[in-house]
Amino acid sequence: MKNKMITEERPETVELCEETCDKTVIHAEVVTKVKEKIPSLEVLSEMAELFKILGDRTRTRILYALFESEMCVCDLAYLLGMSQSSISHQLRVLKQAKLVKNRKEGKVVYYSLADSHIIQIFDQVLKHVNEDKI
Amino acid sequence: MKNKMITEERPETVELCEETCDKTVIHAEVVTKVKEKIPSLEVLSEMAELFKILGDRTRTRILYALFESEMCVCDLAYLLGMSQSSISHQLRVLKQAKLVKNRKEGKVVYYSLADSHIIQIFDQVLKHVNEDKI
DNA sequence: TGAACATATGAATTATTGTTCATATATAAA
DNA sequence: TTTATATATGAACAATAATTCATATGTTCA
Repeated sequence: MKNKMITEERPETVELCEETCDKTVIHAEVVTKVKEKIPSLEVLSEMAELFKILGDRTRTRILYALFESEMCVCDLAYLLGMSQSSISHQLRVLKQAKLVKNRKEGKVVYYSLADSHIIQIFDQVLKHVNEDKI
Repeated sequence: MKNKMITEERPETVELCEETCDKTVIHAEVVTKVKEKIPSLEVLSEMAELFKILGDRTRTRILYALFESEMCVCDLAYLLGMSQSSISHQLRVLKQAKLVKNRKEGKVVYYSLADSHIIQIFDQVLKHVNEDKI
């Protein structure tokens, strides 16, 4: 990204607004170019929504566990040292986000990953986290 | 609230706990195996922490914008249609997470991605989001 | 049928977080 | 110097969200 800021362009503050915007814009060209390139607000919102789902320790642990094996609620609660209720609540969130699916066998409900593709994201992030350590 | 261990009455229910655990475990082997394979709680917490940073629409938008070009606070505020204050606050969060860096030129502070590698994670998630649409 | 149990869920509680508002700081220009 | 501007930041507020508690649902088995 060889984006050199040309200082000669800086002094003139440019107003870009069409309607009732009162914000100062210093680099109109940059703003215009970036606006064209970035994903839509809707897409970015969905992305953030997915990140938010993954941004909870309990859910992250559940997903990693389910990547290793299908598990029932009870086992998950034991594995993570948490109450059955809290695990159930989080599984509900994960299911609504279509990240896990479940099947019922008698009293027991087994959960598994709905899409193991999510683990690729995890591993990418794991790599990023590990890079920071160096 | 009932946390009884019914080990004697239910042969298939296995007690794994060494100390003060009162949870029922149905599949001890699975739990043991998974426990060995998943990343440590510490690592998983760091991962969740990073996801949490990314799990906000404003921050996601900022990062995508900065991937396209270095930008100053004012331009970002204009681009995203948000107050300078809120952008500054979020840039602070992103900087503390080492996701962006900045440089000062006169009154203007330019922000850019600290590690463009983060975009790989974004694109992976973007793919996931788009898959859901089909 | 009724007791035991795995799971789900609504309500309450507590903690966290994003934005706004007001103001502080720093730099440049007049 | 004074004024204008770009950014940073603390406090307050509103909105979310994670966990616990109590209880409901549905299934198995005696």
